[in-house]
Amino acid sequence: MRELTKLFKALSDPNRLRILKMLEIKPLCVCEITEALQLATSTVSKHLSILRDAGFIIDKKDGKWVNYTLEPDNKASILLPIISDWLATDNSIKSDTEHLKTIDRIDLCGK
Amino acid sequence: MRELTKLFKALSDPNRLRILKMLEIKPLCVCEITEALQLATSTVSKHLSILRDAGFIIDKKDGKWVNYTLEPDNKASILLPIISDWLATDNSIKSDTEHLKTIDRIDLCGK
DNA sequence: TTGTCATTTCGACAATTGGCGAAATGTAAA
DNA sequence: TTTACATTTCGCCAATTGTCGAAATGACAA
Repeated sequence: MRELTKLFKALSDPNRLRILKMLEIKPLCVCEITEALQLATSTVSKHLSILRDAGFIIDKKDGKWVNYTLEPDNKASILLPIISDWLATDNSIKSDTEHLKTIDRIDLCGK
Repeated sequence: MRELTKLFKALSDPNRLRILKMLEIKPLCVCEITEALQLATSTVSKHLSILRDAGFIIDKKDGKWVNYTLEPDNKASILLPIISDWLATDNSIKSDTEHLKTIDRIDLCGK
């Protein structure tokens, strides 16, 4: 029960849904997500840890960076296609998708 | 987006999940749910209004009573079978199911 | 080793949430 | 109408949440 409510709590914040939708496009590091959402880095980091604890995403260190990707094998992930459909027409999601195209990781995080 | 987060917020409380699972068995009035959950009536009423606003349940007046039932036609209701499966083995849900059998509406709410 | 930079953790704060009891509302019976 | 009872709304409180900036951590580069 606790596990299940944790899962839904993770999905009940708009910024976390935005993160999941962006990760559907491609893996992202924290600084890319921070730029896209226009929030403090620490806030984004916390959102990511909530999504990770709920089993939606996994992190993988790559030198200085931490890349986040969708976790395909988690039980919770059954919900993602449904959510994805529901959000497909959402304006802030569309805007994020466009914004992501203009974010250059090398530009943003240095090299 | 707001709509979707409201939906997940509604699902992110254990007592509200318990209510949904009980309504899967049969329609219930507020006093039956109150007895099953052992919460204040006002608290139960609030939970019910959250579930109603999110589109999971509908209320129908019947004299002094208000019966709540699952809303079968709502978009959100796609999630219910999935949640139902996940909770099938949960102990507090099993206990609610047993408890419900012993709750006599006439006894409880008068006639 | 020392410095730099991405990320996480910590501490604080305002806003939201789940809980209660009391008061208000609505309906049926007396 | 008056009374009784199921339910909702209101006001309050403690706990949780989303946010930030500052400090701590970890890893590469010089």
